[in-house]
Amino acid sequence: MTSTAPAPAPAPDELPPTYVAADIEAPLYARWTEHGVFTADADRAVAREPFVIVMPPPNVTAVLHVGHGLNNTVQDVLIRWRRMAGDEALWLPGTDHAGIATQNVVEKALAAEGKTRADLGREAFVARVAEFVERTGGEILNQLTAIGSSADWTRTAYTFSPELSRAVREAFVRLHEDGLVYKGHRVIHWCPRCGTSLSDEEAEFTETAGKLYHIRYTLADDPSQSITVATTRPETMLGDTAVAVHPTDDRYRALIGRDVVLPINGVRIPVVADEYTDPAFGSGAVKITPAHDANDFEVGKRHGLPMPVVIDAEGIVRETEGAAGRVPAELAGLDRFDARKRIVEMLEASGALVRVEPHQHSVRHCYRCDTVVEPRLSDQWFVKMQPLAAKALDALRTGQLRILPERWEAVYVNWLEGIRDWNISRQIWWGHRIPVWYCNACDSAPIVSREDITSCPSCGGGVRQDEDVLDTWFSSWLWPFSTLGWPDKDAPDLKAFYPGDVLVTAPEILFFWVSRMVMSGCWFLDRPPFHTVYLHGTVRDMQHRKMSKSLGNGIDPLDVVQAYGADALRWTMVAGLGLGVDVMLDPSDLDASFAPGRNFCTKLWNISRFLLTRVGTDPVMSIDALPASALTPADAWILDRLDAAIADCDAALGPARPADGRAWTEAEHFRGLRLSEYAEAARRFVWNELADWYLESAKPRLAGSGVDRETTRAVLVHAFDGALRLLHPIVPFITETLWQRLPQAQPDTFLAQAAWPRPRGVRTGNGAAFELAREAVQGIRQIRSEYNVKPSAFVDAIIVSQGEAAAQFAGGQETISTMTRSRVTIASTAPSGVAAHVLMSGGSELVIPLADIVDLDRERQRISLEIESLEKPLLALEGRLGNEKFLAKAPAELVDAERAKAAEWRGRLTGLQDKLRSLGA
RNA sequence: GGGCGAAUAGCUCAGUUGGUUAGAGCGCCUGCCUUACACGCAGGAUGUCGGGGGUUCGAGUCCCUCUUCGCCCACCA
Repeated sequence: MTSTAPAPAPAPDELPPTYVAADIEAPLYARWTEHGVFTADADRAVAREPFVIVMPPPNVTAVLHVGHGLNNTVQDVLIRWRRMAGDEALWLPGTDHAGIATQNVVEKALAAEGKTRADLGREAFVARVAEFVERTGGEILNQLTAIGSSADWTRTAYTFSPELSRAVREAFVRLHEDGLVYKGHRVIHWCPRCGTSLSDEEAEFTETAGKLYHIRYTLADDPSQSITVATTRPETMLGDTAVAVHPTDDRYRALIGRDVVLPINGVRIPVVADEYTDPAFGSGAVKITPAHDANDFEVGKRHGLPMPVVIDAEGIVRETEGAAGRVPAELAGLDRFDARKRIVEMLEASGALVRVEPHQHSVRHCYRCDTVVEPRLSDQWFVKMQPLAAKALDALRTGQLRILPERWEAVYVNWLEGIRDWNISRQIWWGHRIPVWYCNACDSAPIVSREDITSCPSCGGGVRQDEDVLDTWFSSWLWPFSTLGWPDKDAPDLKAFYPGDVLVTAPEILFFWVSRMVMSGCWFLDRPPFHTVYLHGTVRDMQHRKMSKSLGNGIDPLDVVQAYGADALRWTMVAGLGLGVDVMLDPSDLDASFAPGRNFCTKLWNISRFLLTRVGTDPVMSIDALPASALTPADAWILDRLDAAIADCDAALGPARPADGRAWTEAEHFRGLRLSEYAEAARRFVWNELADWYLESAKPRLAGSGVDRETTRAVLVHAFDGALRLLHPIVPFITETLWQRLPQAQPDTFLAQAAWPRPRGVRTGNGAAFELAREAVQGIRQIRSEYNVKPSAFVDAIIVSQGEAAAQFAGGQETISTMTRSRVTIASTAPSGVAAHVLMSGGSELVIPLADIVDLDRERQRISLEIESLEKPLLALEGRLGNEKFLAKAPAELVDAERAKAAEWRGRLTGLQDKLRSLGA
């Protein structure tokens, strides 16, 4: 199409030439929140499907790091996607009071003032922590807004708020009523630095190069005989109350029942037979310290052994409970590791130390302060987990719950099947006080109560509350419903938004938190709190090390936001995010990691600038109102591509929930949440299809006038609008900004609330014809480039084609010309003379006479190379087609397709060979 | 000790149930400041899909085995 009409005056360019993220992001976020764009409505969730994500609550003491960035970007992508898709989307944010972690932070601050928590006393200390949290606790949530997190801040929750504390107490009391909470006397993990017991999960293994000490214990009644035990912790020998050997071990059978004397403290202890002993390990005899080793405790119980405690709560060796006469004066008061050294010296001096060998083993450390955990006998409250775990396992088995990536399901099952009771007592001050009271006057059982009590219900005497607080995770595991108003069954949020949909987190807290939330949800509300657990990877540096403060290899997301924009940060997170795959970032080269995202945003910005100048802001026709006859192949093509992009994005992201609303089917189970595929599909559409091809081909049409110009405007705006919608969940700031500049934009109408695009599903016009034009363009460009034709020079290009294809090329003639700076003609036979040749699909040929430029040798070489690269696969293909077994066994459609392909290739090869001969090879 | 995962272009990774001449981004090479964009455009090079064996008409994809790396679990005295 040509036009002699003057180009309309371009609309004023309203966008600055350069995209500066910092200029638009913060003000835009403020507008979103002012208009309540992120606020969910329980009433609306009746007519619309609710879609709920609860944010893994960061510790109140945390500052935003790149791991939070990843975690929250993923959640935000999903929640924005569903919000646009028409769901009543609730992303519920909040923080965790983080008992031990927060107490540690405040204790450190106190230490700087030369004080301890004991100096303040319990009440003042708790007040001090509360004040600290009040002052700094919201910081991380504020930081989340900088990366665009569209959480519902009107519902921000806190695990230690009065509301959530009520839920905690209800859960404790109810589990007690159900017989699942009990007080146990046993060896637990103890952190001497934090001064509290820990759960199994909180005592993390660290591989350690230790030593195995072999120590000789002589028989009490015959000093010439002895038995050698092996231990990695010689200091615990002060608390030994037996030596155990295997009942079938002939070496020691005669010693069973006799006494040996402990070196150093001279205490007599028996040799007992117990199957716990592994005859193959060490000497086959094991010292038994029931108060300082969980296994020894079991042995001690079986044999009715005393259980003296020789290491106190601070990790100091001392005669504690039942240990009179066991700790010599010169050892008393020593730190456990100093005591170890000293004891080894003493053993060596007395000749009791047989030998020391290096020993690789795992030692448990406190997950909060990394201190070596001391097993210690004490009274603690426990939750009996097996009945809870059974329900959680059931949720997975019935498909009410799925975990992505799939492999974690096995880990989840394995952990739940071997679950052990959960120690929920913590001997710290910052946390939910255990709702148990003891009577000072009578012997009544501990009183477990929803309400605080001041007197004993049985005798009216005074009461005292249990000193301990609950494990932080005992409040976190209620998060998916305590935040919605539970235990009030009629709370509107609980009714509207439970159960939720997706939980997004890192695998590290699968046991700490995720499994326990499933258990609590199943137990208290009979439904798992979400149907999908999405476990994303870890952010690492280029050496694949976790980013951490101590390694100094971290990246501050706020630095990235400032330098590249929140959208760039998000783009990098999402585009690089294969399912469950770690994200590698280079802290020493932020550009390498984040420039691609910024560049992508700039690309969108510039497309928009093009639109503003060439399309303007005048209203465009609805895409459905355009007469089919007005659509050119390019229009049809880009509309088809948009449909395909939408379908690709949907397929990568969804399904959002099980089709039947309750349980995943086999076919659905591991589908969806492929964020990187979604990002790539959307990127490819807007950049490689819309900008590179449609927009370029549209330039001459936009310079024209009339129906064709209007059609082009409508299609271009529609396609870009679709692209912005598809991209919004990933790069919300730039897309929202640009979307509001599109023709027909309404004030205070937000892309964040606009509809997710749907495929039109109809094919109008001949998109395939544009594919032919693209092929011709690529062919001409290739020749131009290979022959170093000056960009400014025009070339002639003859498309040799017949029939239908010739007509299609004719339709694209002008497009091909303008996109390649060439004069395109269509001919039915190839012209003679020196020329470069490109064979196109369907037997058409591109001939570019370049009398002055074409170098015959070079052209021969080019064609030879192409022949070469075609011959091998063609031979393989024809071999396959000549194989009877292939023909017999392969699906018929495949065989047909392969035949057609072989014919096409063979034709092309023949053509190339002819061409080569005609060039005199 | 048990279990799981990964190994594909120089780097980071895609590659769905086995079936296009194995792809993307970054990087690299060549040519371009073509009035939306040099944070860009056009063209180009690059792979024994970790080694070996097997199943199959057909294997990057399934099975076995070896090597290297990573993760999880465990009552490693």
